[in-house]
Amino acid sequence: MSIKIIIADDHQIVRQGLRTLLEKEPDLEVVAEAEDGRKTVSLVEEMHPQVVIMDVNMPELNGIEATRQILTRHPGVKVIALSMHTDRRFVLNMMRAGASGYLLKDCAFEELSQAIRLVLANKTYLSPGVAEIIIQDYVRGIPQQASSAFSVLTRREREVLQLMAEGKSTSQIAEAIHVSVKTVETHRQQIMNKLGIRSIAELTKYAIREGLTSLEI
Amino acid sequence: MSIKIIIADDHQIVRQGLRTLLEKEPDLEVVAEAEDGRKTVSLVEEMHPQVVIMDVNMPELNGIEATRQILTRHPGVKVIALSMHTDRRFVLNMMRAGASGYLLKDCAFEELSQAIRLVLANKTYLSPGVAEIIIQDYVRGIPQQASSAFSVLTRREREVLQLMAEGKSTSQIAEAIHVSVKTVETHRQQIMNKLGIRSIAELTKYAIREGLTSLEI
DNA sequence: ATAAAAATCAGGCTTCTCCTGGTTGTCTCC
DNA sequence: GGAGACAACCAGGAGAAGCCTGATTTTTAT
Repeated sequence: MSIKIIIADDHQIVRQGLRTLLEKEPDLEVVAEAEDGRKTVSLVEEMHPQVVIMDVNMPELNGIEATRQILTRHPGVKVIALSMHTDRRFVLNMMRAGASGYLLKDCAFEELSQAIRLVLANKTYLSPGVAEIIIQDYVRGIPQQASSAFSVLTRREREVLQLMAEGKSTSQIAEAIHVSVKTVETHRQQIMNKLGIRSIAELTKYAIREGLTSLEI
Repeated sequence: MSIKIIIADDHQIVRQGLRTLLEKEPDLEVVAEAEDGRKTVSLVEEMHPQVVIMDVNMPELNGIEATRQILTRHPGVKVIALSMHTDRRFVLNMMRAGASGYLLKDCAFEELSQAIRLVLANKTYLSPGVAEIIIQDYVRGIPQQASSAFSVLTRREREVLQLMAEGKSTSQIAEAIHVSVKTVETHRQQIMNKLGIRSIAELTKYAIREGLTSLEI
């Protein structure tokens, strides 16, 4: 039986390219594609893949949060992060979220293929550049508790923060996560209280620094 | 004879994916790949392709500058921009540099394939989202010159934008620059209209990119 | 089992936003 | 030197969004 894979990336042409590459390997099967984190989570529920290739930066729900949610419910699924950045924050948070591998988009396809085999054998695969970062941090004795959004804010709060930082209005957020406007308002207040921030502009900057959103509009 | 294509993108796996997709079409041939703008320019000299698929954001020499250089020497080459962003500045500058098409990475491969045929017939292809932007700017009468904050916005507007991006409320801004709240509101609307932006979060990101504010809170 | 934390929502008041409109001063261009 | 364009300023008013308080249910942790 072939290995079932879901591809999550916000760019369709990248997904198509990856799919074509993956399907050249006879034992790999791409069973679904997702363009954002939320979609990825629900597709995992539905399709039960063994592996998820996950872009780190996605709209709606980022790859880190999506990974966390997927692994809470399906601890057996192997998530391989595929990212443009070697930003230590992304790497750290992604691995904390339970990813089995972290590859840079600037890698050869052969590396991805190899990574899939490795994670299925319960090993961890890191791109060379990424491994370096982790080792550097380790030898430098950098305190491994980035006391950030990921420790202060709850899951839901991070979700709401991301959507806010993407420019969504309260009602749009309410619609996106299927709760009432009032709930979103409460979350926002809670976030602002916890962070001691009082404006959307500063929240946005915070979210950018924490990697919850990017500078792109 | 097949159509000779060069792929320029700084991520190897994206290049490989594109190549695989393109080579499924019997009349297309990828003769080279480049990981930055400088390499792309020299590869065009060497390989004489008909088409260059060009990522906009690349290290060393960005896609815009590379396009300009290629077309100065080889006006017949068709450059198709492939970008993650719908940022109007990129679109505008890329088209000014002489690109024959502008596609979003979030497009289907079929779109790229179609775009290649079109540009070879001396037509221009724009992704729907991109075309919208240009039309929006046009109907709004936005001055069609490199729309950076320093040419589009007035001095007062930049001032207000900066204060907004620093987290100030409308009334705080009014107080700071000694005008009425109503005036600040008008400025804000004017800014949003000019930039085609509809939320404080996105305004903040814009201001950061333009250097009007920093990421620090 | 029990307490704490997270997630959900509502009422009612305040504030902000959005749209349309207007005035004044300055500049350029012919 | 007058017309037109633009910048900077301001207002009214409807509707949307925000803020504060308080409350219930679900989940998690001990």
